Amino acid sequence: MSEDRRRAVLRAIVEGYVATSEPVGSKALADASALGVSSATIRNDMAVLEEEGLIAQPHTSAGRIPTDAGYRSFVDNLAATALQDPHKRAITTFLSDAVDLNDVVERSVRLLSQLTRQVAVVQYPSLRESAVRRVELVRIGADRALVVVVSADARVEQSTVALGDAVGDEEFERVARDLNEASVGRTPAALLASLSDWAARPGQVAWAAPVAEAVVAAARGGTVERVVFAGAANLARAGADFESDAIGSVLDALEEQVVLLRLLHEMAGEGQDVAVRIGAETRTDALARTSVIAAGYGPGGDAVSLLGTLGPTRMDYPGTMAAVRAVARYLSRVVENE
Amino acid sequence: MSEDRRRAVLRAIVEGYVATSEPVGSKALADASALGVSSATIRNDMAVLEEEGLIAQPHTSAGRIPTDAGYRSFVDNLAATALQDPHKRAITTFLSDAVDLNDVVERSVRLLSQLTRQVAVVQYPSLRESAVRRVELVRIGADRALVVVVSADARVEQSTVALGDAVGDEEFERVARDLNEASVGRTPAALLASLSDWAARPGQVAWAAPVAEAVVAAARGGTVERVVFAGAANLARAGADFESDAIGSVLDALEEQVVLLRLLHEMAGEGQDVAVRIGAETRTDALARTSVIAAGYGPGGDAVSLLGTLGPTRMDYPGTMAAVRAVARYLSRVVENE
DNA sequence: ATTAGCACTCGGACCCCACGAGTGCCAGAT
DNA sequence: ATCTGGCACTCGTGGGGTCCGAGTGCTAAT
Repeated sequence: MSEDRRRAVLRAIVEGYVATSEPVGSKALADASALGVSSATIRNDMAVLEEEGLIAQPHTSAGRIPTDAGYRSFVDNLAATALQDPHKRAITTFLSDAVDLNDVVERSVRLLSQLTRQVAVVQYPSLRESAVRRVELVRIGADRALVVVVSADARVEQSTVALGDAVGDEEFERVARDLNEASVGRTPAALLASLSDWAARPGQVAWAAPVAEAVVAAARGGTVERVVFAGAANLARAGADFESDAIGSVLDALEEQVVLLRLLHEMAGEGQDVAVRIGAETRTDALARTSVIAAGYGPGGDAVSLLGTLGPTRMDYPGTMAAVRAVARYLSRVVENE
Repeated sequence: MSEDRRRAVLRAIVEGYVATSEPVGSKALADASALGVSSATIRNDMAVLEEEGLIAQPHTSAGRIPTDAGYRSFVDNLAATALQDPHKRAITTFLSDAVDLNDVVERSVRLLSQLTRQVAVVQYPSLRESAVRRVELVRIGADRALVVVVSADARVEQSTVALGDAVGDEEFERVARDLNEASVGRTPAALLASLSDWAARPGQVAWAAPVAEAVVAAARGGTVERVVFAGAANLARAGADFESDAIGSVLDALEEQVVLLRLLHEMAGEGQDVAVRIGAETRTDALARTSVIAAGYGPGGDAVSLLGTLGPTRMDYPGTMAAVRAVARYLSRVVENE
């Protein structure tokens, strides 16, 4: 069946191009790979693949390179690759002596960028599903207070809130104790109900409402969904895959965060274990020449938070996917135990 | 006095090169600038400047470009430039509606990178000088606790600590209350003394010592001195000033943080209002082609924390210095009022 | 269905040369 | 003592032309 061989040719082209970053020609393929057919046959297959839009030639007298669709097909027909052993060991040794959640995230993102030699992104584990362990109200001025929410998974979220008017010390202390009682042990969803009740109690102080709001917001995961990066330098090293102002656009998009977060969320909704967006599939101009590989992680395997990598479309998909998958699994375990 | 004119020539060379990124020749200088002398005279001056090591030619038949020493001389002979008016307004409007310290820092770093079109760095205001407002001890497991320190300037620092052994609930609560009392209102310096006393009290629980340590560390500014970046893309856009793997090294150095922090601290010690390190003066290989401009900021003008920018040596020094100075002043004011 | 052979294409490397910006220096002017 | 005009020289850049070879598509033979 020649269909099979054509897939094999595509695979060989992708692998060759990824390895050398040069277009691969029919002769080179016939010599190097174990396809066992002549270059002429490969040329015919290539013609078909080009017809199907999976490969293209940069110019008439050059070899072929995969198109976005070609990478897509390659990725879809991929048997899950196991992570290399040394990498496996790296994950455990590197992450096992992390001391707190910050540290875990920090180490993870660095590790992931080193394993994949690409830009790595890790979103902080979301509080969404974890109960509130404690709420602290600390005054930082006559009419302002700091709300600190500590969650069961040892995260701390803070925000400041205006009380609207000067508030006496005893009153402040009393309400703070009260608030804590009304909040502890509840998930964000339950909080919403219980705190709006609390703020509406007869005799409740006027500034209870904004405070309650701030607590709920903080419990939901803070005002911002934080993400952390590492390995931006790998972009610059990607060499000929970008001209330098394209690197600039990508770095801008990374700093934006919001674009990337939206993308990651979309990808998480797709339900696979590891999601891949290739080139234009990112639906983002600045990322048109990059691919994003993402996976969710969270306690019990619920994909409540996200991590992933970003790099030029010409990347080692199997290896990167394996690394992302492995780090996501490991992080899930860690978050569970914390 | 020809010495004066020579300075003017150097200044014109620096300004011309910064503006065009091309070596400037004697004829262009004679035509464009208001020096009022012929190109031959300028050539003579150039010869002297080259002798002094302030300028160089990339190749025999090209104009001159400033050396690191040339930039240094230029900067040292600089009258302080006022910030452009639109920029001034940008600072106030952009920063005035920040809601909390995080937000202030976040906005500042972005603003600074936009004003200067370079990479901006802002170190989080250090707790060093501000008293502790509250210490919370929250258990997050049978034998682990989370230490949260809230400072008078509304910062929250956290770290986890191992208790060494399972601890009963009442005991835990009692010690937590105790700890809070022993800490509140003290500066980190005073804390060190008072908490080691506290931990050494007769009858004190065994796990008091590690907890006390964690509190002191957190009060000192957390386990890490955090810095935050913006504008990495500006590096990539700097065009011909870097080849792309040099960008990579710089990005690496930025992620390292520790290198940059050391450098900033050194610079802060120099006592000027705005400190400048040019090229090799950074004493850091990765930054050999970049300059760093830094200023301290803090309540009451005490330079307890740092901010600055980093960019190619070929940069607009007066403008960048003005922007750094202005943002540092503004931040000082904000921190003071918080 | 595969292969060998062949004519054809075309980008990249190489060479060569002319151009011109820029220099250093010297002799004369101020 | 300082500046200027002039001049010969350097050398990097850019344009134009040529050649080479990798790679292709097609066709005829297996």
